[in-house]
Amino acid sequence: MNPMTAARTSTPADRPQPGLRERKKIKTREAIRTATYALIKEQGYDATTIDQIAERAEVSPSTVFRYFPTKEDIVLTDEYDPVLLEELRARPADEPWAQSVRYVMQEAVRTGMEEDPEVARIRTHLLAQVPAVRSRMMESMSVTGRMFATAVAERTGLDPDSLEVRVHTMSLIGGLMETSMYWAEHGHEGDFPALLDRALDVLQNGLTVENP
Amino acid sequence: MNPMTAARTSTPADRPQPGLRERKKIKTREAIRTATYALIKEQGYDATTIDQIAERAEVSPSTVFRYFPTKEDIVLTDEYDPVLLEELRARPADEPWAQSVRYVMQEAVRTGMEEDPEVARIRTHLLAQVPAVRSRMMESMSVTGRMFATAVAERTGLDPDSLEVRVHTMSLIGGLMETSMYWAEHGHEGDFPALLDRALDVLQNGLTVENP
DNA sequence: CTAGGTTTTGAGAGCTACTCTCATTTCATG
DNA sequence: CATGAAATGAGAGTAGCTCTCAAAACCTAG
Repeated sequence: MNPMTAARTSTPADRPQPGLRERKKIKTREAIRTATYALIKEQGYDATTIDQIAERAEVSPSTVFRYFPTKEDIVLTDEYDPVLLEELRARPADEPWAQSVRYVMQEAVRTGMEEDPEVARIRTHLLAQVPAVRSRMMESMSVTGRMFATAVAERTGLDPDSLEVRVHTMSLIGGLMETSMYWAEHGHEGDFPALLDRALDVLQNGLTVENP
Repeated sequence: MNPMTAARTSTPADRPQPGLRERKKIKTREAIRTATYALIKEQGYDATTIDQIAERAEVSPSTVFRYFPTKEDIVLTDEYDPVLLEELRARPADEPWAQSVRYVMQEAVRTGMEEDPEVARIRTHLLAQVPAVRSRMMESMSVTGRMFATAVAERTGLDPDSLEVRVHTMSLIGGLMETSMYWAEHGHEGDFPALLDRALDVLQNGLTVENP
């Protein structure tokens, strides 16, 4: 998935080294990302230009665009979706769907934050502050959404392209985004996983009007 | 709101004429929009530049940006939110929230399509095809979402800024967007209001796995 | 109906994200 | 080490968008 907190700096699980060329590419990729995060921390997102990023990462501006299609992508790129999907599939088939989602999301968010809490914070912060980043995230999340749709379909036998499944997954995504923004807007106080739990409750049961 | 089908070409209900100056501004605004729709129809969205729009609308490029902050906004600008909010508030206080939403959305979509089905189609088409437009729409929809949050809060006594309310409204928005895209992707076949109904069912009751 | 102040407009310079092309460098392989 | 393939850099070009400033269009008194 793309849970906004999940850090994607390290490569999940790579075979040894497939040659100098490949290793260099990975290094460059990371150099660009690192440079970007540093500059953003110093000057903010908008004030940071591609040229600056290129300079600090010691590559040419062209190269930056060769590695990332847009500036926003440098901050949000995602190599985790397949992992998530696998985990979703690995859940027991008789577990209620909602619970599987809850488990997997929690897991993703948690490991993401453990790996690099700093990045998780910068990222959610950008999500809340920079519209362009938010938009891009939304796009990438909807790709994730389609993936969820596949999983939901497998489990329930519904058509992944049906309106129902699509609306369901998309509303899930929307709720997730909002949860991240909420967290960021409140200065990253409190436990993100706990917020996620509350959000998933709302998504499952609707707003509880009649309360305590 | 911003229901993607709602046409916003005509002014909802304007007091007479407040002077030549104001009337000209309205004309210019419409000229720009008309020019834009025409050009998009001829050449597609990306191929249409601001300069072309300016030329056809017989204004300078600067003026185009004075009227619309971004190119996407020319296609999606929205003057309906306040109306929607009013209608929401006008619903009987004892009507279940979900039903109020359903009614108001249906109404908005329906009148939008009656006013100008052509624009409704172009708009949903762009929504499905052009990422930038989709993003911008999402942004504007989340403003609408906040408005919904206010209404929900008034009705239920919940805090409009609470995570719960925010997640609820945002998931609604997400579902709506997906419905519009679905409609567009399927060549605008079928009744949009009917799709909306199905979507709202999912949002209220979740996915119905155990079926007929 | 004209003078003076306010808005709106146009012209144009400038910035930046992003694309494309082509020559050069860097790695891989036999 | 030679040959081919891939990655890089340099640079030109496009388009969206911002800003500034002077000219034009409108409004309002007198």
